[in-house]
Amino acid sequence: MSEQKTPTKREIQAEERREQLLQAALDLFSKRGWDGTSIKELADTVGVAPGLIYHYFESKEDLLTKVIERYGFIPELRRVLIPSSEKPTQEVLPEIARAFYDLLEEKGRVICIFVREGLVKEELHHRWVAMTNEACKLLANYLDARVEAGELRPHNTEVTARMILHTVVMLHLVNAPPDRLKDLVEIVMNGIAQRETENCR
Amino acid sequence: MSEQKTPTKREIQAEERREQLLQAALDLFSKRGWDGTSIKELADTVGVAPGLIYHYFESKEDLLTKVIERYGFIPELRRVLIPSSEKPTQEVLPEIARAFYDLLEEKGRVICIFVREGLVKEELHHRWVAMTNEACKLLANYLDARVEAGELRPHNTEVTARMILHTVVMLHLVNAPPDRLKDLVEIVMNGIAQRETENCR
Amino acid sequence: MSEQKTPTKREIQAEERREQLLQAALDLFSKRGWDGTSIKELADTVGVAPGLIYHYFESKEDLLTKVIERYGFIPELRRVLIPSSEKPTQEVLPEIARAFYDLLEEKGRVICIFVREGLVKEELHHRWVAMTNEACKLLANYLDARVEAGELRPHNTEVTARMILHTVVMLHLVNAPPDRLKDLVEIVMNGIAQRETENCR
Amino acid sequence: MSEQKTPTKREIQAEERREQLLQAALDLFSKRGWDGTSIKELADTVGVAPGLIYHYFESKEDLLTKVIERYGFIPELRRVLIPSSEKPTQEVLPEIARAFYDLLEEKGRVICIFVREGLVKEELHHRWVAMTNEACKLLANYLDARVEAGELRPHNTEVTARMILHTVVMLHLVNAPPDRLKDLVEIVMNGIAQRETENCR
DNA sequence: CATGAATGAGAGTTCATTCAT
DNA sequence: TATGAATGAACTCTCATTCAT
Repeated sequence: MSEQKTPTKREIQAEERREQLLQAALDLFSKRGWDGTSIKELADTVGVAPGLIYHYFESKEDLLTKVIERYGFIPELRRVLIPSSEKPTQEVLPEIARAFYDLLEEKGRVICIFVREGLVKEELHHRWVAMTNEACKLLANYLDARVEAGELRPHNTEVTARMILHTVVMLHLVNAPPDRLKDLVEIVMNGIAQRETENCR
Repeated sequence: MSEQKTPTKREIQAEERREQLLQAALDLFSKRGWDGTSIKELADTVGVAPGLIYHYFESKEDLLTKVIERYGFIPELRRVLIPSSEKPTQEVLPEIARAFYDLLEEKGRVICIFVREGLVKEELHHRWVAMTNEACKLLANYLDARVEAGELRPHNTEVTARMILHTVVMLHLVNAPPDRLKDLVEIVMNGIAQRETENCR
Repeated sequence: MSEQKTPTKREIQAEERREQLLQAALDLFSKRGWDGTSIKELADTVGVAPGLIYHYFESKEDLLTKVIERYGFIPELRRVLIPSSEKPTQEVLPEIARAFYDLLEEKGRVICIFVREGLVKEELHHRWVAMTNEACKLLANYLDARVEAGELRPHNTEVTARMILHTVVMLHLVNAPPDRLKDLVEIVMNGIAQRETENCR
Repeated sequence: MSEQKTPTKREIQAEERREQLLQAALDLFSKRGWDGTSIKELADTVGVAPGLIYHYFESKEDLLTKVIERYGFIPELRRVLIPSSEKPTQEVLPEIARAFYDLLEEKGRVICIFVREGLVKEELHHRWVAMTNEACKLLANYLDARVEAGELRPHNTEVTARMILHTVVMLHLVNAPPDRLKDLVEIVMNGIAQRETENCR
């Protein structure tokens, strides 16, 4: 029943075409927006007849959903944001910042689409918020572990998580070079206040 | 020529109508997006004929520009982000965070439009980046002054500025309640690392 | 408030255009059917742009409804089928048959549309059945009056009404010449059985 | 050549498939109309690929023709409408009315299609008219025989035939229950006029 | 015999925009 | 200033039909 049927050559080709369409849609949607992209434009890009798109997707709306699902990155997000709880923050945070930055780089186009359409479509907005929340929660969990381990002082770790992740996102959106990341981590770790540590000397 | 003529009644009415149209456009554009809003919809909302809109604005594109200009908030941004350089950070930063958060609250609709269309229209994107850069620069300037005053330790103030502002933006986009703001400031000030200060005792 | 505003010239022209569109739609729908008629075809017939049709009607479906309403003929039906109850059948029935036949002639096109689309659209089917029922009822009422007056023998007048009206309809659908109508009336009146009346002489 | 080859298993299967397609087409065409039914819909209903339909039928148009031919009912019509000329009208007419009514019941779907498409396609219209004419002629022939036999008085038998058949058709279209049929026959036989027969007593 | 990917024409509909009134 | 009839291009989507597999 549930045995993995070897797909026929035709099925493979069909799958390739679907992939091709999703890829082109990802490209165009991120460049011109979803409303700004016409089915004909997409068809021309791929080099097929407009009608064919409706063989693979129910509607333009459906295509948007499928693009977001196909190029979503929740698994990657989890991989990046679940570090070993034992590793010290000094080592982990720069890695996370960088890995997250790179993930944004790679997933920039879906994110564009996600943000843009999320501003207008209720359901996508919900998904977007849910995703950011999960991301923050994951990082906060790690930070909590480090607090427990005595490396970090007790504090509102969720805000810290947001601070790190959101800043990385914004740095990325603004095309800031990734070398700022280590400053970011350093500031988060040590704060910006002049320490009265000197005084004790 | 440029003398301030007392506007005639007709001119006043015209100005009111323009205002009315801009207001409705702001509303609709932020709710449904620019492409998602039709001229007829706008006309119906205001209760005028579609043709009339073209007496006040050159095109739908022009209308978008005018909305962004009319409801832009660079002056408010400056007011909020240029505190007295002498006031201590402890006092100023919470105020800034809160004022900035409230500004976003008030200007939420233009920002939606700005972000959404900025993702697709080159020119708006530039304006958006320029604005965020200026905002960060302003805050960084204040921080620099406090470093000079010895209140803050020397560090990459621009990153700090981004961290604060971006996080506030994101907290707002995610509808997080404003009570997180004071945690934010506290963390930025003191960092999250466990201090070895104790040791000097 | 409810005073009859003299319509402006523009309003008159608009009304003429609407009429023109309905007329053309009646023509085309009856000739090619509703699905068989394209909006472009209709527009070309009238000599306007396709888009204009949607200025006057909500959709192609709406246009169908409006055509049927505009060219419906329930009032005429009533006029034709409510004869003076005092007049004798011999005089009235031929008149009715003829007037009804002529009405069909004049309203042939709506009827075509009505029948055709009624076979496929629930709601139109209901309206059609209701109309035929009313027509039969009206004629049956008259016949009842004549039974009461002693001119006709007691019988199922509703069946007689149906017999007359339906036969006229069918004769018309089949393009039978109207001279058959008097035979029809004669048969209904006297039946076809050989009378044994002669015998009593 | 024309010898009756025992059909191979494949041929039998093919025939079954053709039958299956015709059956489904009959169903769908009568429910949604010919234009309202898509090849894909038909294919889905039967559970085959759209392309297969073109192995069995030349085109959608051809399919319509084949449906009408396959489910036509001229033979049944003849069987029903050619009673023994010797049998008396009193016995035969009720039988005919009922048998004809039942035939309509059974053949309702083809008739729907026939009527609907006949209103729009010249050729089908001709066939429809021809069929009704033949039916009327057949019944008229029987009536003529009964006139000759002295059971019926001389009259325009063709009109009587139309009257009976058309009324039955219409009763059927309007979903009137079949108990009206005997009233119909009775009226046709005896007329509705008050007889002066009494007088001769 | 059977599939379903692919086509391309054309469907209904929307919409920014113009312009006579 | 204001109207809304009119345009025409572009849009999404459907569908009969073909054909390589």
